Amino acid sequence: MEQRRVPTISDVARLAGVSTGTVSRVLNRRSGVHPETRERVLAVVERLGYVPMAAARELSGHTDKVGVLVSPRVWKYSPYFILLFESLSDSLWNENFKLEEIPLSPSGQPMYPAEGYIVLGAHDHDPRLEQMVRQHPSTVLVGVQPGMFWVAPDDPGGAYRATEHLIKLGHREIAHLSAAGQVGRERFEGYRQALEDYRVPYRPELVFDGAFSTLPAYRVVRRAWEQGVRFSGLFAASDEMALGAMAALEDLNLRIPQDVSVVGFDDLPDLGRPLTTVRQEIPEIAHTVVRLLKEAISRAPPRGVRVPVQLVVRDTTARKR
Amino acid sequence: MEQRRVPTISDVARLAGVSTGTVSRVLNRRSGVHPETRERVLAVVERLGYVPMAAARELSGHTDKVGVLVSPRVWKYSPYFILLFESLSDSLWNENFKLEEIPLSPSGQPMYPAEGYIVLGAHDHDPRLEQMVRQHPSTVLVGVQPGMFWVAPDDPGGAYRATEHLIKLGHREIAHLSAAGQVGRERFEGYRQALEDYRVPYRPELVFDGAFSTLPAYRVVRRAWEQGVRFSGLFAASDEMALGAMAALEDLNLRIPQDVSVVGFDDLPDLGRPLTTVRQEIPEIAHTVVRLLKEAISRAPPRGVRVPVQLVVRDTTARKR
DNA sequence: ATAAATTTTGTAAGCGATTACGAAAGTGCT
DNA sequence: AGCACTTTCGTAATCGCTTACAAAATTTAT
Repeated sequence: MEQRRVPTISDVARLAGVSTGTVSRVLNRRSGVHPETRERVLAVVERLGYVPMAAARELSGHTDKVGVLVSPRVWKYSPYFILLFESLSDSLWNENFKLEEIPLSPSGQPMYPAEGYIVLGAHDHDPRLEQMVRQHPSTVLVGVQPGMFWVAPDDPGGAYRATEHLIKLGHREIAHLSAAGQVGRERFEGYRQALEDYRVPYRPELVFDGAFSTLPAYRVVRRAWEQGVRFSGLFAASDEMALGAMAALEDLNLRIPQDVSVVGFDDLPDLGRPLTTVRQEIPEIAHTVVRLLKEAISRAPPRGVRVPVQLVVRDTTARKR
Repeated sequence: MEQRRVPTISDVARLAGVSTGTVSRVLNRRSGVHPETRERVLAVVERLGYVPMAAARELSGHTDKVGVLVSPRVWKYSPYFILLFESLSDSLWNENFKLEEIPLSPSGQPMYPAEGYIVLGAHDHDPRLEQMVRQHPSTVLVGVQPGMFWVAPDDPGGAYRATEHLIKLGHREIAHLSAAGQVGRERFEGYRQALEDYRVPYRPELVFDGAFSTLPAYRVVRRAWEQGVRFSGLFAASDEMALGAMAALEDLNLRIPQDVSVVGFDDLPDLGRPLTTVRQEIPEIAHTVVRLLKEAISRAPPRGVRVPVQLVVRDTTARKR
């Protein structure tokens, strides 16, 4: 079981009839290479399946690494997180970067250095963040954070459109499963705004805390209904909460969407049911993060970007009867 | 904000008045270094806070990397997985290895090379596993897998002791929350065996499928109880299912442990309630994995190790009334 | 056609570690 | 004291890649 030797830059150079310097220049997209030789080199690279060895590049002063810092541990449990992580990994790979999760030292510093950093889950004010960003300017946050590079989905807009969709279907009693934290707040705001714009009275007793997870959502919805709280539409601030709510409604012998229409948020895959929801383009978010990261690395002034979301109507919403 | 220069091996050598070769030998625990100079070198290393640069080591033929391969994605959502991952990371760090998750190519091969591999979540028969292990002999599995290096908690034993505990408290109707898969089966077997040894009749209608997660556990327990199924003790094959079950019992106005005693499995932290459970020593599992990994790297014959677990009695179990 | 300017390419010196090889120093024996 | 070992250590080649610099090839100007 011989480990087939991995091709090196010299192999490419020899095969293409050029020097290693030239190959390197081609690979690093530097100018001053004749287009024709560039083609020739790229052809050989392709044929050999040559991939530059990361360690060697790093040794000569080029880090490939982009570090992900994950703030509250609990975030890691969520499918959304995992999807985003993988999407980031892909996008970075295309830019010749490698993504790696970097643990934080007790002082809140990344344990080892990287070319740039991406911070996930640091919504709301984390005191260590400021310091972090001062010391590592090439940092991009996922979540709104003025004064820094940040990327966030259009949470208020998405929530607005979800609620609007229910209103336009004739619903007036629209419950909302919310949760603590910045994301929860922003989605709540969108819900609230839509009600206001369409002159649907806002009723605080229709807003429940589902803690962004299935079981709490199930319990709070079921208990409310059992206590006589009624609604014909429900907008959950996450697909997982929508799942919990739907299970509760089902156990109460209510049909979806005939008795209650349900809208989620995120559009997670493999939910086991065609849920009307607000779709986050995770790959686009990832792509945007990478774009900003490159800006950050080149020391451009910080800016934030909202990534649009879109309503996907599927089988869990219907006109009110 | 000047990036302070990181000390290199030459710095250490110069300060200690020896050559780089000697420093390297000291660091790699090779023989043939005078104990006195060893001390001197180590002192300088300590003083400078010198850490060998991974890229340079790798370039000269030494990978630091140990790859984690995660089989079914869904595993990643679980707190248990995350705890184990972090624990592995720590243990490896102490042995000068770095842990990295390695994606699998479509053919089931790790995307980049590492010194050794740890496979998580590949219980039951995955056809790609065999090939993987044939090609990469320095692989350790978490989960029982004869013919390879593997490490697994003593699932049957733990389940046995959990059930035994309930029996000794006088319970005779002991429900069990189980789940599909090898781990679920082994824990079920322990439950079954304890019943048999203590001459408690086994009643299939007391065994529920909780899919290793809270909401399904909640629903199945609640529904069973509502349909008249009765039990005074419940052994859940995971803490998360125990949590779901407890929520259900609570919503049914049953008190724990007065009306029903509940035992979990895993002993996850931050459960919000002092649960009687079977404790898995995750750090010990991690440590064992690393030990076997080193054996595997040195081409020792494969073997498997069961890591003992222990029953932790807390507030959710009581003598039957 | 020749010189000058410009574009393209090759050469070789690092980057920070490991390690084979051989030199130096220390030991024990006659 | 001289010789043969053994232990300890320094030297320098090596890993794969980048890049400053110089050399060669090509184009432009005169």
